[in-house]
Amino acid sequence: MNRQPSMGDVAQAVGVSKTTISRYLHGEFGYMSPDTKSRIEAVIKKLGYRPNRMAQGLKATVSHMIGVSVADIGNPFTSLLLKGIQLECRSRDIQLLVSDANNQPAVERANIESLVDAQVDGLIVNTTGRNDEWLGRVSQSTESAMVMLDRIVQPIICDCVATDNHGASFAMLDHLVEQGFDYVIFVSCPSEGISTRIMRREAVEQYFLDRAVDGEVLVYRQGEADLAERLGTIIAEHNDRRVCLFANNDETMQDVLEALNSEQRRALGLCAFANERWAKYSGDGITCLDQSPVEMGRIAAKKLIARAYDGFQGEYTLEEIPAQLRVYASTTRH
Amino acid sequence: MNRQPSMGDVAQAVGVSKTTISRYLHGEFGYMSPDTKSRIEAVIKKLGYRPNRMAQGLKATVSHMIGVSVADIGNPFTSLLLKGIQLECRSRDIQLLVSDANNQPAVERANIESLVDAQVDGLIVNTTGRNDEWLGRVSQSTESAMVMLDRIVQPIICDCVATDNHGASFAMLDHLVEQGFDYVIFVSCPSEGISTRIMRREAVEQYFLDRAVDGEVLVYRQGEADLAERLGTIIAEHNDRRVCLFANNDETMQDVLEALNSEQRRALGLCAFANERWAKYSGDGITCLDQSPVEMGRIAAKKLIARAYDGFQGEYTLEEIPAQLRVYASTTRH
DNA sequence: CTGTTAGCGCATTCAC
DNA sequence: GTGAATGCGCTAACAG
Repeated sequence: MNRQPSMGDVAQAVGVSKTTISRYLHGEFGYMSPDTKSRIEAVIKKLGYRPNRMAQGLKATVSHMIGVSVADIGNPFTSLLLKGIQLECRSRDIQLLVSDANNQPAVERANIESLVDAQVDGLIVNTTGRNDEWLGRVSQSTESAMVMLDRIVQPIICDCVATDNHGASFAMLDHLVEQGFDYVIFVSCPSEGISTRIMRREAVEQYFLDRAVDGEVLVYRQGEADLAERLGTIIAEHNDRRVCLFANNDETMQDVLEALNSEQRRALGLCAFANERWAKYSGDGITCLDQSPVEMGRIAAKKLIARAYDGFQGEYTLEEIPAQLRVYASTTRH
Repeated sequence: MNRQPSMGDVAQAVGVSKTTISRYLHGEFGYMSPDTKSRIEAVIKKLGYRPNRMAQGLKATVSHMIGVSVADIGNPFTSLLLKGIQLECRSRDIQLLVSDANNQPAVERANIESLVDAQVDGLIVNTTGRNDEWLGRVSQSTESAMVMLDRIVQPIICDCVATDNHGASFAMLDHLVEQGFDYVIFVSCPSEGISTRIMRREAVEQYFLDRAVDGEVLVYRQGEADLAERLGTIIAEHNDRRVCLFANNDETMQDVLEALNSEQRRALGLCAFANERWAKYSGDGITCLDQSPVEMGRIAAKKLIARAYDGFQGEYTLEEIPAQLRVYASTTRH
């Protein structure tokens, strides 16, 4: 059993005590003989010694790890959130312990407990939904700070970072009105406690009430094949109007495209909360609300780091990041 | 400072020794009095005690964490690799320490060192490229096992999982020939030591030599705006032929679409290594080679777990996963 | 059925 | 300038 060299091994090889090695590692060579210093240096290189972070953490009660729990790591949007988190954490030499809940609340709970067990210094949570009270308890009981990302719970129980879903939805609807659409069908999967879906839907419904745009909300389940039929019915009912479909996200937009025949695709307006990089080339270009997941991830990480490592103690805040309206042919060619 | 309860706290509260608690936690109540057992159970619940994994790891020299280093976590393909890894690891209660190299070899090296310092039990590496010898040294020196994922180094220095790039490229070219294309332009960014790019390019060039299909390889740099011009020139030179563009990946396909005007898009054949979910809806549907990133991630994780936790010692293998040819209008409507 | 002891690798007093 | 001693939270002999 040829284990990694430990601090004791180095100490023995140099002929000093572990304390001296420890001091060397922490740059405290103010009072160290240059000779010892260089000898230590040589031995460390020779043995390829590297301090054991678990042992360090056990003493220091900081692990230099933060836990990230995401609802679905396979989602491209989520991966960009991670990108942002990672960018911020690398500069602080913080490791990421990442868990995927696979969209299951029970898995999310198990994952977060497991992250806490691993002694993470803080938690970034992109929740599956349907765990609000449980998350509330966690954020209270745990020493470590917590930040909710993209999907939040209200009232606020910790720092939150999300898209300005209300503002973005209104911006899109304003655009559709301007383009002369007079019937908007907002298409979404069931909310299932997911804040983004809830807030977008609420915004759209409020817009329908407040202003002179008619429309409705169409809720469907993924995998059930009735979307085409239901869309067809609604479209037929409004064939005297200029109809636009507004999808809650990229995935739903794809489901909508799948459900429409090519004639319908061309005849109707189409738009969505979606990644521009994708929407731009889809069909002849689909108008979209492009969010800033990388930036959101960065901000979330910054907030967490401030509390977990820099002793920040201020009030919890909700930061709403604007989305960018990107207009393409799908809402302008009619 | 109101820290989490430790095993000692529990032991004290129950009035037994830490050993007994430890035994309880490991399910060794074969010889434990039912009374003690139930008292321990109660106290643990009351105190909300959870074992500290760092301390466990320090003793056991297993951390129940594996390190994952990816070239670019923001890439949707990469996120699906992670999905697969995660699926496999959750069932074994293994945590993932994820690092993003942001496509920089130097960052990759730093990340992997950091992962090793954190005492991961194994390493899954999706390399940035240009780190081959360094990775070779790591996989030798480190106790922990290593698996290369999607991007590999040859000759094999550890278990590897990758797409069957050669077979997939040939399948696509066969399809193009069948469709009557007689000039194929393979478009790719510079290889930069990345095995997927190298192997796909080699396969295409070999196909050009072996069979009766003419074509060329076009290497461009992202961000440089000359792609449109260079493509234009080549296309003009071959306007008497049926030309198809074959992009190395999704990103390159997008760059190609950006570089072409709508007339060119319609006139030329288009295809790529790309996610079907995306390609299908792009333009009128782009023919693609759909890989199986989730499955690849699973296999990589399985291989790693076998070595890191189950004592498997067999020879290193390279597992090549087939890609699926998905045909859409972009190669059939001409 | 249960406790004592020792030690994992490191950081931190306090001595010298 | 340096070292010995102690303990972080837990596991694993070895005793009873």
